Amino acid sequence: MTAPALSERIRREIEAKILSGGWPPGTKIPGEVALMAQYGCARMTVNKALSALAGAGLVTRKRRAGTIVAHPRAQSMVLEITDLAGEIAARGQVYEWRLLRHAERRSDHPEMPGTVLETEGVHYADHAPLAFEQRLISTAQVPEILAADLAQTAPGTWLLAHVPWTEAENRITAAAASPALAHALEIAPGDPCLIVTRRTWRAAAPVTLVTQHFAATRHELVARFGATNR
Amino acid sequence: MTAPALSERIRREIEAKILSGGWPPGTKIPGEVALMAQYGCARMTVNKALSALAGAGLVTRKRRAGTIVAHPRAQSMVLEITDLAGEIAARGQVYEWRLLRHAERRSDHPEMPGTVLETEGVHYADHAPLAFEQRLISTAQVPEILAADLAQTAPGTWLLAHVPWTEAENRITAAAASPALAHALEIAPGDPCLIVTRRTWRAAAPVTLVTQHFAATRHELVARFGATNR
DNA sequence: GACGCAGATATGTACAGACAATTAAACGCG
DNA sequence: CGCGTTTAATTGTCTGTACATATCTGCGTC
Repeated sequence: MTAPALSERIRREIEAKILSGGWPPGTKIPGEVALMAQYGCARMTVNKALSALAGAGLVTRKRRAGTIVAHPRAQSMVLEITDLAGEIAARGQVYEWRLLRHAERRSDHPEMPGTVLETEGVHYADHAPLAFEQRLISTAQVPEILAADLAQTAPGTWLLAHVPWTEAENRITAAAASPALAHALEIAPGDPCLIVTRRTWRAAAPVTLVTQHFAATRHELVARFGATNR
Repeated sequence: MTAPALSERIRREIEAKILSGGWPPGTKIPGEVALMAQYGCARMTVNKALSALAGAGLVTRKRRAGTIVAHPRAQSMVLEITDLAGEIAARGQVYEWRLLRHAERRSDHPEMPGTVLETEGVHYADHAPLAFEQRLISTAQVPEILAADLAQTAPGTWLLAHVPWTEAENRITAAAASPALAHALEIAPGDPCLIVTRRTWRAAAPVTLVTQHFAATRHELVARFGATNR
């Protein structure tokens, strides 16, 4: 148990005041010099604490105007979409991936120009089908994917391990299972499915576009948001 | 156009190197003293830039070992769940809220002990039903809610404006519409619905528990993730 | 009263130095 | 060669100081 840094302590104490409602939105909180005197430290130390709070969106800072507690606008929550293989393993279930189809072809999709590798497969948790996945991968951006054994490793897992960093956009919706999808997921046609579509870029160039269909009875997405998200 | 701060410029340049793949995961990036010499500035300035990157999760820093580019593990995306009223208004649609039922009672829900205000209603976008909402609000945490006119203002909107800050957990799943739900949303029974359940706390005390049912054909959730999330 | 300018005030950013904490790597010893 | 110890590299944090920058406040002028 090492003592937490002073700036961290200050940050926490102010955060607690805000979260508990002691300083409601709109409150002007003490200036840096005042806090500096209160804690008996240098201004940089206080500044670090306040900057962190501003970064987390709990306060707004303006020169001369001071630091005021921000009004919450939206519940912005952090949704961690881990790779399915990792997520299932983390829950202590047996993960399997079955590749149904893969082919390199020219893309007709406006969001994924050029040649792409197209894959289709099913993710299994404890031997029960969890998600049916359709994916396009830009071979221009990730030529190495052609050498990967995608029957062994799911393309999402491979990409996570080999493509350095990404930007992504996710769309979540629901639909009734088509006969083909119902067959793949071993559910009845018309059963509700959760559909997650994710487009991923790397430095503004599209890398992959994936649509995952989950049997709603077997899966749900969970996200947690804490104001202390740093 | 004021010149960006030097520490910000350094942060950006390193970030660009990482995002472009120039410094793949696992790369050890130059130490603080080296960067300090390169940019001709103080160590504090470099430290600020690197700390920001560490906070964003792009790099991992360890004493003696140095700063290394992190391996992406999960796609952690920021999902902004704005209040429905705001979201619909932002899309340029007409928003309406119709309160169907509200009653104060003792809660039997294990997650929301004590007396609660229970509300049910429907959110409309351009006069078409968008979401059916069931909600429990702790009257111990938010006694003022009893005086609010919830036929006029949706409870979510009221809470966003009056409760300072929150932690929340969201669950997203899908289900087929029950006859009652189908009637409220003006869809056919059995049609797929997107279900969002959100529990909200304020300083560890539960504030509200809400379940929103969306007609999947009329709504989808969109979330965007940039590696530069600060 | 309306307008504009000057000054006060608060934050933004940076510098230079210092010491602490951690831990990888080199070293020494059996 | 294996293992414990020392060394040194690297980041973590803080202290003061300094100047820049934005903007609120109040005063003076017309």
